[in-house]
Amino acid sequence: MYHKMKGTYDVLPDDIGKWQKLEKVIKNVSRLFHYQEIRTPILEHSELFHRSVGETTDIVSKETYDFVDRGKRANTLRPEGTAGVVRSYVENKLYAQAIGVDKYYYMGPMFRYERPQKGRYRQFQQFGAEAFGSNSPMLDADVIAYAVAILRALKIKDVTVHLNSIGDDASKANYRAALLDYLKPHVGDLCHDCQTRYQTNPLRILDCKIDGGGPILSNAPKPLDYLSDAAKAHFDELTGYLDAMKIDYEIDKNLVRGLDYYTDTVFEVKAHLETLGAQNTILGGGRYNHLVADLGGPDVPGVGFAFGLERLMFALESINFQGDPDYLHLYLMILGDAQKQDGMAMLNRCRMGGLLADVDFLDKNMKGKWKQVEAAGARFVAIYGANEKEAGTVNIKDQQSGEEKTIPKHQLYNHIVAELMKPADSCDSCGADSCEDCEE
RNA sequence: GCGAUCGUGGCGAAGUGGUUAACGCACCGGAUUGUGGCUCCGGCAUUCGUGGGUUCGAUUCCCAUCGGUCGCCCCA
Repeated sequence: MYHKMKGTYDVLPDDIGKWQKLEKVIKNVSRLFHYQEIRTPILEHSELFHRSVGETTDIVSKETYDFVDRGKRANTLRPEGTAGVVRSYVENKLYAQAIGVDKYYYMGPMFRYERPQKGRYRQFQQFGAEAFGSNSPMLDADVIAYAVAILRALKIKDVTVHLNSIGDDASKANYRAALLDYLKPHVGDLCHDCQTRYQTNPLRILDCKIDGGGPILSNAPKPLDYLSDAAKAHFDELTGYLDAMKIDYEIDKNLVRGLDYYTDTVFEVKAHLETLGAQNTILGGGRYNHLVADLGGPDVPGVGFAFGLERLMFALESINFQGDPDYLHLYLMILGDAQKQDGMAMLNRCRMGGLLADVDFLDKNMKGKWKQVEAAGARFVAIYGANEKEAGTVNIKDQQSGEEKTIPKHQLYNHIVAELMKPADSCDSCGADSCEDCEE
């Protein structure tokens, strides 16, 4: 027996409806915000992630799926989406035809070699958006509003936007110097990881879970206090837009992000839901004004965010998110071998006309056949046996009303379409006469 | 990379160092061979993740291994 690889999972038919619905909602909101889908390869040269995400980040230093191919090239299964999108943007010179801002979204599998736990897998689905071509805080606000709109469309209500700015180049340099200066006498008191971070990535010491609440960090200088005039103006303008759009946010002076490419705005959205457990950050993002240039493109600024769909799905579970139900318009019950050819012909005609239809393939007894009908969840059952063939008719049973009638065989399709078109006091979503679950 | 915990049929779940491994759901057959959903009867694990050890005897004890789950780190 073969088993799925650690940290991977199968989406089975029982669950696929939820995934399809989730993807549909996300795509619909994306259209509202005028972001267009872009699909880039799952495989990229390893070098791309080292350059963009950062050599010293955990993602690149110990979590990538790397392999050498038959041509001796070093390849990596993408651990995140931004790098590939920026690579594509640069490689295809999309900036050259840009008249306004270019806004893209992507959705697909990402890979990180980690120990799986709640809401975290080795192969996971990520959705993300990237907007290129403007340093205006309006665009930061657009991206944040977009992220929040998706959550709202999914009816996830209890969320908080955490917001911070780590500043532009000048601010970052000033701040880094101030932070190093401040921490210098305290390095020995920091946790093991932070002592390493002091050398490699001092900003990340700010959101250390061990030292985070301690006195050393509470008194440490904060990026927000070292912003240049330009960076400060950028941040203030952004919060002004968020206020105007009535998007709730909280300024979190210790918020920094794990990827190296961010500049200025950084943000995360946290959900307060039991089901998420320790994984309560559902999305994160920020501005990256030098990434395009770093990857060989022109000096074009960008801003974006991403979220993991599995984690989002966990959040949705607690609010009873449902996919569109699976159903059939017609289930054809054929009785007797001699009727099978006619039956297949009828079935095909109904399908070509647009009906969702299926047939009984198993030669079971009547009990077994009706069990299949039940399992298929069809609105109408058409019974076609020797008696019907003789008379040129077919028996139609409406599973909703229990009504059964005999109609000429050739009217099967028209009859069902006519019945389906009849207005009914029923729930659009699930077909029931009255349905509290589906009411908005 | 580290820690905790679990692993019995399609699913849920009891159980014990001793020889038929409860029960529920689902499924299959029959009562009821052209109308199901109820009821009744019957069936459904040569076997307790895998490998090894202790023992007269292991699903039960020990070791290893693989896998699941949750947490740390990090992240989505």
